[in-house]
Amino acid sequence: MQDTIRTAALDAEDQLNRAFMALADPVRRQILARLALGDATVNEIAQPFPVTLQAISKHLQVLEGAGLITRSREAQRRPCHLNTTALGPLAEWIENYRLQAEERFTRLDELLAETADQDNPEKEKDNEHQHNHH
Amino acid sequence: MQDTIRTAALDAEDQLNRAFMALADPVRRQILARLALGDATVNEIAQPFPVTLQAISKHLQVLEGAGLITRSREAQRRPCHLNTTALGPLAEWIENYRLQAEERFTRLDELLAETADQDNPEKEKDNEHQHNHH
DNA sequence: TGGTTTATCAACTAATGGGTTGAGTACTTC
DNA sequence: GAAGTACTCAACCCATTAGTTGATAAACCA
Repeated sequence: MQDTIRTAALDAEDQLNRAFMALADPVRRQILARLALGDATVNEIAQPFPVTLQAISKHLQVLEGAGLITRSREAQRRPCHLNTTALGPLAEWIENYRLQAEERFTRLDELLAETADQDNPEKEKDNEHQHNHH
Repeated sequence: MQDTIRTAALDAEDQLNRAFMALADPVRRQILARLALGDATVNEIAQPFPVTLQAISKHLQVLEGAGLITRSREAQRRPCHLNTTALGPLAEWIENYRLQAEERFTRLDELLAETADQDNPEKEKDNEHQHNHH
């Protein structure tokens, strides 16, 4: 039970690791850019790059392992398809931190407003303050 | 001139590389989680981790190189501060792909709706390149 | 001054990542 | 079956990375 939870959590962590790692390589980001225009085979993907087909094949395995692409069969060809849903957790993670920072500001706002209310109740909230805390 | 443009573009690419790479490590993500609660010194950051202070120091250098944190001086201490603005380009990059995928769908929808109105007898030509969607 | 705290630098090791070449698999076509 | 096409697997090379220990710098305290 807790094992499943723990392993699930670890798997989620691992997926984040793999996805961020996969995106850290410019070649792989270019591959995703290509796939954003439509599905493509390994040869089609490899064509513009100055590296061997095998290198691209490895990159595709990394992207697949990160869940960023899926691959099907079509005779000898292995068409690759961009899986944008895998970007969800990444966007979520990033936005979480951006919002967390926002929350810290708003919480500070609330605190300031609250202490201000004690002196000055029924005052309308005007936000848009600059906060400098170091 | 063009050199500056080109190098600027390369620098932006490089910043994406570094930021994604920095986030690919769970220790560094935990460090950011800690800093989201407030600024902290190197010792404070290192305390919960089962690695040496030097290892954490290196991680902080990586995070600083990626622009994800900033560091000031305070006597002997080097308080670290989370820089959430550096997450902007990452979120932008990711959302770009998510929106691009959305656009493809809506554009496809429009195309289908358009061709559905006018009966289009033209058959799909067999060109060697991409024509894959599901 | 000498000693303590805080953090970094330097050198090394072990593991990983991106790249290569060469052989092997799977499917199609002749 | 033989040959061609599309890709993957396996072994290796080289650069980088995460970690270590040990020494050093820099600011404070006594």
